[in-house]
Amino acid sequence: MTQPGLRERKKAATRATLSRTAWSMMLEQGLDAVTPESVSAAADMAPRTFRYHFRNREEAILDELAQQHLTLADQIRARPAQEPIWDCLLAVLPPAVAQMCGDRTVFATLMRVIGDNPAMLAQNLVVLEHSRLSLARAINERTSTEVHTATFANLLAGAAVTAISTSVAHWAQSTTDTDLADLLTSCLTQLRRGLP
Amino acid sequence: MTQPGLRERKKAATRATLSRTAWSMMLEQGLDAVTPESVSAAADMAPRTFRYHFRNREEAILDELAQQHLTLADQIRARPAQEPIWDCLLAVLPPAVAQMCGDRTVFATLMRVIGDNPAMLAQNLVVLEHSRLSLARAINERTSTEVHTATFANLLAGAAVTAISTSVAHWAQSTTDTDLADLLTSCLTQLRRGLP
DNA sequence: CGGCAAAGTTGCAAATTTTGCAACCAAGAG
DNA sequence: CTCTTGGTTGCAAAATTTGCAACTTTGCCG
Repeated sequence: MTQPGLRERKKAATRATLSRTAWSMMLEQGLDAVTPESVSAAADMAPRTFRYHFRNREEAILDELAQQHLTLADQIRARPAQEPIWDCLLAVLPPAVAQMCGDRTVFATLMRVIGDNPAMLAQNLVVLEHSRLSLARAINERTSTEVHTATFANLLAGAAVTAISTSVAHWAQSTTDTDLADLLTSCLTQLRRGLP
Repeated sequence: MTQPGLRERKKAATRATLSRTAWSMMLEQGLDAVTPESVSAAADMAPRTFRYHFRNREEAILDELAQQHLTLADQIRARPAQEPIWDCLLAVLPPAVAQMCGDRTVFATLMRVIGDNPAMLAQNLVVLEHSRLSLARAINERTSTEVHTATFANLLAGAAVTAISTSVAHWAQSTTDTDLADLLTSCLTQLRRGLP
C-alpha cells in the first residue's frame, strides 16, 4: 500500500511541486503573479505540463490543501470501530485541521484572496465539497451498511465541514491567537448538542 | 422598494431571459448545446450582452436559481421577531424550497449534469455559498446584535444549507415521489436535535 | 536481459474564449 | 430640453485552451 510504484510517485511529485510553487507564489506575490507560465517556469517545467495536471491556477494553488483534506477520512477510518461517531469526529478533526492549517497569517492571506476572487472561492468550495464526500463515505462505513443511512452520513459530514470552514474563517481573521483546535471543538460540540 | 426604476427592471429582465433560456437549453439539449453564442441567439441578443451579464454558461444557467435562493433570507426576516430560530427555519424552508424546485425530473437531470461537469458543480457550490451567506445575515439579525453570534449564525446557516442540499439530492434521485418538504423537515429536525 | 505496452512530459499550432475599446441608444436627473 | 449615467452591441486584439504527435521513462512479461 505504501508502494504505489515509482511512476505514480513521480507523477505525484511533479503535481506537488507545481502546487507548492503556485501556493508560495500566491502568498508572496499575490494571485495576479500566478499563471501557468510563471508557475511552471519557477518549477522548471513546461507550461504544457502544468495544464496536463491542472485545469487552471486556482486548482493548482489549492491542490495540496485538497490532498490533506482527503486524509481526514483515512484518520476517521483508523479510529476504533465501536467509538461513537461524534467522539470520533471530535478526536480526529480538531488536531488534524489545526496541523493542516499551520500558520494563521498564511490563512488570513488565503481568505483575503478567496474573498477577492470568485474563481478562488469556487475552487475552495470544490475542495470542501470533495472533503465532504470523502468524509461522508468514511462516516457511512462506520455507522452502518444500510443504504438508508447515506442521508444521515451526508448530513453529518456536511455539518462537520461547515464546522471546519466556519472555525478556520473565524480563526484566520481573529486578531487574538485563539487556538484553532479549540475553536473547532467548540463548533462541533455545538452541532452535536443541536444548536440551542 | 418595489420600484427600483425602469432601468434596473429592464436589466433584470434581460438577465432573467438569458438565464431561463440557458436553463431550458440545458434541460432539453444537454450542457454541450449551451454556449454564450447559442443562448444569446435563442434569446435574440448579442453574444457580447451575454458576456456582459455572465462570466460563463454555468453562471447563466444557475442564475435564476441563485436569485430564488436569495429570497429565502427575506422570508426569514418576514417571520415574527420573537419566533425561535429553529421554528422559523422549519416554517420557512421546507415549503419555500419545495416550491422553488418544482418538478422532480427536472432536478434529476440537473443533478446528473452537475455530476458530469466540474464547472457546473463549482457553480452550484457558489450558489449554495451565497445562499448560506445571505441566510447567515438574516439569522444573525434575528438572534442578536452581538458580533460574537456571527459564528453561531454561520454554523446554523451552514447546517440549513447542508440540509437543503442533502434533501434535494436525495429527492432528485429517488424513484418514489416522496415529498421534498417532508424530507427537508426531517433533515432540519435531525440537525436541531443534534444527530444521535 | 530484451522489448513491448502504458503513461508522463513537452513543443507547436489551431481553435476557442476572453477582454478592451468605442459607439450607440435608452433612462434618470435637473 | 439637455446632460449624465449606464445597458447593449460590434469588432479586433489578446489570452487561453486543446489536439496532436514525438520523445522519454516505467511496468511487465517472456
